[in-house]
Amino acid sequence: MRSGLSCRCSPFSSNARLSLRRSSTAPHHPILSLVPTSPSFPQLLQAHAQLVVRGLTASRAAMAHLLAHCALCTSAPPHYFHAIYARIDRPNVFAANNLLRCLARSAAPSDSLLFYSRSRRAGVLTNNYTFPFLLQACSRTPVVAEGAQVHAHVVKLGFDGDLYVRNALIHFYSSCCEMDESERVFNEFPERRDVVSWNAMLAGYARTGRIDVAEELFEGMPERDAISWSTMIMGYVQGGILEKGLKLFREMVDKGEMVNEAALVTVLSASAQLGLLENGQFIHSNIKARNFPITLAVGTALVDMYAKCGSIKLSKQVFDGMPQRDVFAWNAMVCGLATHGMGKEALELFQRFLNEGLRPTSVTFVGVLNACSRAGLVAEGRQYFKSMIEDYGIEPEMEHYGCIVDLLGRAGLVSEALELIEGMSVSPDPVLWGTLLGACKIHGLLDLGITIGNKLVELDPSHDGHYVLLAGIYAKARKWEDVIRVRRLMSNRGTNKVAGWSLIEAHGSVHKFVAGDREHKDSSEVYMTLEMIGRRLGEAGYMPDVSSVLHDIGDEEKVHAITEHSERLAIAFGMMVVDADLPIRIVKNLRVCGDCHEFSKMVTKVFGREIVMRDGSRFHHFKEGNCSCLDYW
DNA sequence: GTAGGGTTAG
Repeated sequence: MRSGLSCRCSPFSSNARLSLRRSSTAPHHPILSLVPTSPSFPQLLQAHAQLVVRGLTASRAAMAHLLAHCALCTSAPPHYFHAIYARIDRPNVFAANNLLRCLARSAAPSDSLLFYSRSRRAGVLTNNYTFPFLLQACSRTPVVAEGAQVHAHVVKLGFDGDLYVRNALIHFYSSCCEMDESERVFNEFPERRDVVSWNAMLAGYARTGRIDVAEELFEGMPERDAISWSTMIMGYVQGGILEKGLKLFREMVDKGEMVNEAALVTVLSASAQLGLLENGQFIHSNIKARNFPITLAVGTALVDMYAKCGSIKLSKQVFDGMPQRDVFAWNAMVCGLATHGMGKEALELFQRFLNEGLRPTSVTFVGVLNACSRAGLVAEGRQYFKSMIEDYGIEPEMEHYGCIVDLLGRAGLVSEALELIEGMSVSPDPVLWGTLLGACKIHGLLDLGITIGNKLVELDPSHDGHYVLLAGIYAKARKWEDVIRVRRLMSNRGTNKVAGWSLIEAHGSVHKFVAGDREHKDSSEVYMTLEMIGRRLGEAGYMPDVSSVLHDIGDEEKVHAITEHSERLAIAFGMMVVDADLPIRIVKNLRVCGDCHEFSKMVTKVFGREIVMRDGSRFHHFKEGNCSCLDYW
């Protein structure tokens, strides 16, 4: 891992414009011409009422156009468009296509297939417009066999020369990750393709993780539009190559390409994952400067970004200012509050959510249970877990068990947590055992901890973290020969060691440190600062705890290894460059070790600084010698 | 009337 990864964070350096992609063309009918392009359900009902008032409900054309408007409304319930279709006298292919389109976008897209075969039997004709809708439905429930059948119909009925149909086919196969088939359609008639065909291929390669192929395609495309760019950016971000995604976004802006909602949402998500507050803020300020609307997706991505970048205050501000909120937005806010240890606020928000009549999802409960755990609300946590299953019919997933095990473990109810794990219908994953092991360690249940630790190593012998956990509990039990044995086992098996890093932003650049890092351009100053900090902490009575260092080396060297953990280098660097009245914000990929946690607390006490540290699973707000996690993590 | 891209999770 290179350190001092310098990446200028100015995604909007040029005067490129932002645009929202317009929704599909609104169907035209004189009476319905005032219906907005993406109407809300009430607006749709208003339009319907107009038709009733003017006595037009018997007009096939008017009703079919109303149905066309339904397809552009995301909140119209399926029974409504079925009812409209049922009122149309001798429905023609236009009406049938529009119902197909409505169904394809509904929660049960496969209904459009049922409707298609039924209307064919009833003698309603198909035309070239029929298949893009039908294939869209197939793409949303990607079952290869059904789409392949539709493909056969396309060929049989002679629509395989239509560009829109071909593109829908490419998209369908790409959605099913059947890239060989996509390529076949794509290459069949090279003259019958356009930028949409290329974009569908690009998305397919990105989805199947073939980033290098996608990259090559992107480079070689005869023409690119905003969707090509946002698809490629998404490919990088979803493939975990976040920095490349951010870089391409900047290039997109610099080239003067219209920035679309998908690109914004994707780069906000990348900033969130990397914890790049300055980068995220810059994207936000530009969204504001260019009057880009805070849509549901953009608002949610902002709420999530601010929470993940350590600024729960700004996250709340965006959430409160959102013109409308859906369950995604609420989930992001509830989960954000919970990871910041603000359990009470998260539960209050959940209550508001319920009061608004919204239905929680399984993700909502991850946030709620997590909030209970962080606030030590054992009884409430049990109650919500029960309610999730019984009142909302949500099957508990591994994440929910994780929260409950954490909740019980934190409260010292380790045997109850163990019982819960053993009674699960799905087999517990290593993370769950790791959570329980953590509880054993905190509460001094060393024998049980050792048993679990051994189980973990057995479950996944290639994961170095498990050996570290097991060795850690042996160390706590002062069984030094076992510590050495486990450490040897780890190196003999050649486990995959995940390199730990800490990242800090300063004045538009990102600085990444690994343990013992000497690559940073200010390295010598960083070490001098670290030494100074060590001296001051020593005077204040801080003693490094070397029990978490597992290397088979002398004590003095152990102290050395621990004093060069990546978070300490980042803290030292933060002390050098971050204004004294601002918190030092650090993002780590792994969990913070016990001693670095203590070190961070001491720094805030001795130097009067504030440190916000995001580790592998939560936030630590260090202030005046204390941490928001109350020393349990 | 048509096709392509996106957000939440221990």
